[in-house]
Amino acid sequence: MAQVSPTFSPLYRQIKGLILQALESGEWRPGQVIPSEQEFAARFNVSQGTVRKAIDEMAADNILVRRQGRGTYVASHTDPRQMFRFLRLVPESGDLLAHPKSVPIDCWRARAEQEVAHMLAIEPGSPIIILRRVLQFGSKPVVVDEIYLPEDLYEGLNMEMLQVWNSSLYSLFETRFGLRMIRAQERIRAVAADHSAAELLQVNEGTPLLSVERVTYTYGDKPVEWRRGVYSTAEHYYLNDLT
Amino acid sequence: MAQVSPTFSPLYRQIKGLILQALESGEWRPGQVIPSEQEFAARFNVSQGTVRKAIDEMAADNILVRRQGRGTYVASHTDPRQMFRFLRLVPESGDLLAHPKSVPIDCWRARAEQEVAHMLAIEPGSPIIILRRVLQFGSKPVVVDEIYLPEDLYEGLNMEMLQVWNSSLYSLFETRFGLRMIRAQERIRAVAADHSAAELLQVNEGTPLLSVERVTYTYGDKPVEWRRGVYSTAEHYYLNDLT
DNA sequence: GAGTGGTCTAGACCACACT
DNA sequence: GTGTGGTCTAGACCACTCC
Repeated sequence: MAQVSPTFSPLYRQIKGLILQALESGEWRPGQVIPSEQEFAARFNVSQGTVRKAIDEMAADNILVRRQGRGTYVASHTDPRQMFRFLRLVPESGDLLAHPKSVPIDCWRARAEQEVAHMLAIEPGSPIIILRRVLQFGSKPVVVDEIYLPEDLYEGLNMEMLQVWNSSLYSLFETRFGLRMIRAQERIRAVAADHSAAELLQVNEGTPLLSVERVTYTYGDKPVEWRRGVYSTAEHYYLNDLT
Repeated sequence: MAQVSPTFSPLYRQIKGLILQALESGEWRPGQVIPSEQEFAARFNVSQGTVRKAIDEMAADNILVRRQGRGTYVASHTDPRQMFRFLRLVPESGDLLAHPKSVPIDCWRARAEQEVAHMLAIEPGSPIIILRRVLQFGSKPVVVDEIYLPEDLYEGLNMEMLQVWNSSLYSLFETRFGLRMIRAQERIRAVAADHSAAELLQVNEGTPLLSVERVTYTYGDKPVEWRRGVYSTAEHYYLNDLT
């Protein structure tokens, strides 16, 4: 009996779905090896080539990382190369190696306003955590972020935790709360620096800044973070490859 | 005798190179079908699977477009869905269908300054064409672009041509000069509207705007266009997917 | 029905990493 | 050496488009 058109999904996509489920359920942690293609082929009763195609897609999605001769790994924001994977800001000087440093400012509990709730796909009034921080390149403050998190996913997050952690936020979220950020979407506008942003970024009030709003998604396109950053573009620019 | 490591390139990549060469030489024009996988396999004396992998990569690169049951086509900026492929600006109203309209302002010959020459990888002082235009969504001016083109690639480009053409610039460049834009890179900053931009965009002088500089590349990563646009983000935003 | 791309299989061999 | 992913092949069948 043939599959009907609207429901049809090739075998390798079904395999992809099964592996995604296993990832979601935490069968392997970020940074760990997953079973070999042969093992999956045996487990799911398909050929190695079919498993390969499923894994190929997940590697293209940055969910898995292939390493020839070693195996296939669960992508992790703990990996130095992945740490600022979503940050597109680059210094004019071209120093691509210079990693920024995250400096927390404050962190408090609140209830979701209309807009935040909409972006996070939660009910207005739901408990959230709001977190402000500055990103520094060297000693220069370049970004001020205000970050909105649904509280139930980040229970126990507080200033001490942020101050102790001297790496990227996403690596903290992954390590401490088991959250794996898969993709994100940014909306960029130009705005004038308000008093607070001007002070933190050490620029004049009214200076044009990039406003970057980002929704970050985990498995199943579930939003788990919304943030709004203002970027100073005096000595840095936002770099985007179009393909 | 085995290939030495630094020179090694898998067969499917060599095939990709050969097909790219053929594309570059104009063996098939944009929008046309290319030979079937079987035909390529015979032509290059490899299996169909190897050709498939080469074409898969080119489809991922947006150089070719696969259409099941019909064949594989050379991607074209004449295709309505590809016309504003590199434009990331979206109306707040969410009307994703509303295609913008390009209105030429002026167009003149000049010699390349240092920066333009560097971006276009040509000698400073080389002849270039400079072109200004406004992009309108509905009747609203939203983008002012200043576009720098190496003259030898765009011989005969003039205002009349631009005024007659009521479609995207890239479709004009493709149709009239045989140029196929493959990829682009944008550098985005926030700037204050100067007198000229303010007037054209109908905003106050000093209004924060997005400054978007774009280098566009054809086959072989050869730059063939540099442009700088200022975007009004009062009713539109720049949308970027991070993966 | 003929031709195209899309999926799936099975098996061989290569390149690489660890031990 | 053993095991992993990476490449290449050959053949079968499916899904879609067009005649």
